Amino acid sequence: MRDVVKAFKALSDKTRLRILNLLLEKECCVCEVMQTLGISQTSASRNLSALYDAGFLKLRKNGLWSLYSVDQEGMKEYFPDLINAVRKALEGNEVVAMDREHLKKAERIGPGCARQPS
Amino acid sequence: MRDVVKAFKALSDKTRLRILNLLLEKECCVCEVMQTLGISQTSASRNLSALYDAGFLKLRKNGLWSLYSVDQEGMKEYFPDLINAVRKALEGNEVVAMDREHLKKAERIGPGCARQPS
DNA sequence: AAAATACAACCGTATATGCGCATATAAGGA
DNA sequence: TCCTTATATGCGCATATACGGTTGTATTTT
Repeated sequence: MRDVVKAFKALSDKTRLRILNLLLEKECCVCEVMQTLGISQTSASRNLSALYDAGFLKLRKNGLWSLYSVDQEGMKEYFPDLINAVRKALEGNEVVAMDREHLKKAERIGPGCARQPS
Repeated sequence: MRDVVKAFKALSDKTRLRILNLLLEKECCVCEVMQTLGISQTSASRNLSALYDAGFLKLRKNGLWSLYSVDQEGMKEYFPDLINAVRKALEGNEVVAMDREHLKKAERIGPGCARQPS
């Protein structure tokens, strides 16, 4: 029951829904998420962790990068319904549509993406 | 987007999941919910309101009673997926199984159910 | 009209959550 | 080893949420 509550809590936040929307497109590192959504590194990391802890994501380390993606295989039985609900719920939403566009443009992101041009 | 977050928030609480579990069985008044779950009237009323505001429930007034039930018709497109997720997630859970039993036994609940035998 | 009843709204308090800042960790390269 | 980079985490603050107790409101009963 605690797990169920945790799963719903993970999805009851605008930022995390936007992150999930990105990860449904493709695997992302933390700096891609932070840049695409225009949020702080702290926020990106923590909200990714929340989704991870709830069981929605899997983590793959590659050198310095932490690559998060939707864990389609390891999910609990009821998770696909939740994911479907999220997909339908976000369908037609302007913000997440923009996010997906930004993610495309930012495809070439690599090291240093967190730096502001000074 | 606010609505979506609100919907998930409504489901990210143990008491509200238990209430939804009851209402998936049958229409209930507030006093049935409070007695079956062993919670205060305040809590029953508030949590029912939360589920109602999120769009999961419909309300029918009958005399003194406020009868809440799952709003199968008026739901948004993604709600059935959420409901399915809740059903699957709660499947086999001991607490909600007990709740359903308590609800059966309490079927004859009528006026005065809120009073403690003094 | 008065009392009882079912429910909702308000209030104060305890806890939970989100965020930024600063710092820690971990991996790679000079 | 020291430095840089990508990510994670501890801390403090502001806000959100849950809860119980009380009060308010509407409806039924007497």
